[in-house]
Amino acid sequence: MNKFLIVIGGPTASGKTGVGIALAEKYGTEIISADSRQIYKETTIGTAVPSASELKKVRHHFIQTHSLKDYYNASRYETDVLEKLNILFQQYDIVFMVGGSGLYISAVCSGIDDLPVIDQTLRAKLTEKFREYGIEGIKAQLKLVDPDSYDKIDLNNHFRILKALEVSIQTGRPYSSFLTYQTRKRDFGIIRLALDMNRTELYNRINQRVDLMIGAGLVDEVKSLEKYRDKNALKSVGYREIFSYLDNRVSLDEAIDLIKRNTRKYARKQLTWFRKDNLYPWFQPDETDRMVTYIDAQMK
RNA sequence: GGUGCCAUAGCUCAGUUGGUAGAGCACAGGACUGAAAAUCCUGGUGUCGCUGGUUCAAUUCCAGCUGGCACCA
Repeated sequence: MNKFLIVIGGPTASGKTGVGIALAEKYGTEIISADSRQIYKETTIGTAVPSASELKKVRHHFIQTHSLKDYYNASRYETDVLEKLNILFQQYDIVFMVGGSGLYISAVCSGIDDLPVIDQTLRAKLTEKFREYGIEGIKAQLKLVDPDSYDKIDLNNHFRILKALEVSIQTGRPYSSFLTYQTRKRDFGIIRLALDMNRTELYNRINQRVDLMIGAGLVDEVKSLEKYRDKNALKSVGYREIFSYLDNRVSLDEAIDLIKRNTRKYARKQLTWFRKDNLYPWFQPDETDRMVTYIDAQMK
């Protein structure tokens, strides 16, 4: 194997962007962003996309390439990235993938089973049923259409139940029958590493970054997106809290504190994701020399 | 200066008719194959202000002290 995808993961605000650019410059290659929110065109400030000067240093892919008006998910990301890698590997032996969206990274590295595209009106109907009858109502229906999923799925989690229901109902086949859990073989090597730092420092960086976002005009950005507020892309940290402020549900200061708090929670959740996967060795963001040593050793 | 009230987890507070205490948030850990910055689960981290007294036993009752708040001077 002579082609390598080098994955740089880690929590938000841990310095992935800077490290990715430094390493991509060193190896003379390009970066695939693995960020489920920076992929959207319409959002900039709240998603902390790399700056124009950063983007000029190294070519990035999947940054602000899709509209939040269009439905997107991890499976489409897998397909799109593999296609892009095919092209990039004609020119480069090494390509970097940098980002904090664990499921998206996993879809590219290990694959994700194929599922039919779901009719959005069916999803809306099932969501309505959940609102009306609560979790018990959709649980009962799942038990009928897909008992295997009923036994396996976290039955407190309505998203999981709704997913299984919509697939089962639309196809007439149980959701569980689509899942093989087989790791897909890739024709390139994968080298993973993750960034972390002292927790207090990480939280300070998060707090500072939120203040910078507010200073950069996050409130105006959110205001301008009012008409899309029901889209998935805007159910993100930073957007939902500002909408709540614009609705007069909280003060601006409260909204800012909430964004900081929810970003901290998000960072912890990301750490959990990368930790469970023992394939990620951990690095401080300033240890680029050690990362290079590790990458070179892995490629041999 | 006097009187009254308050002092319990990082914060806001509840509670124990005397048997060393529990909620929310914060914080920490985890799950997660198509909404994933989503969604869901788990965990109480404590010199109950200090010093004495009463009691088999005090965070709880009593006294004093310290700090805070309110009112009266």
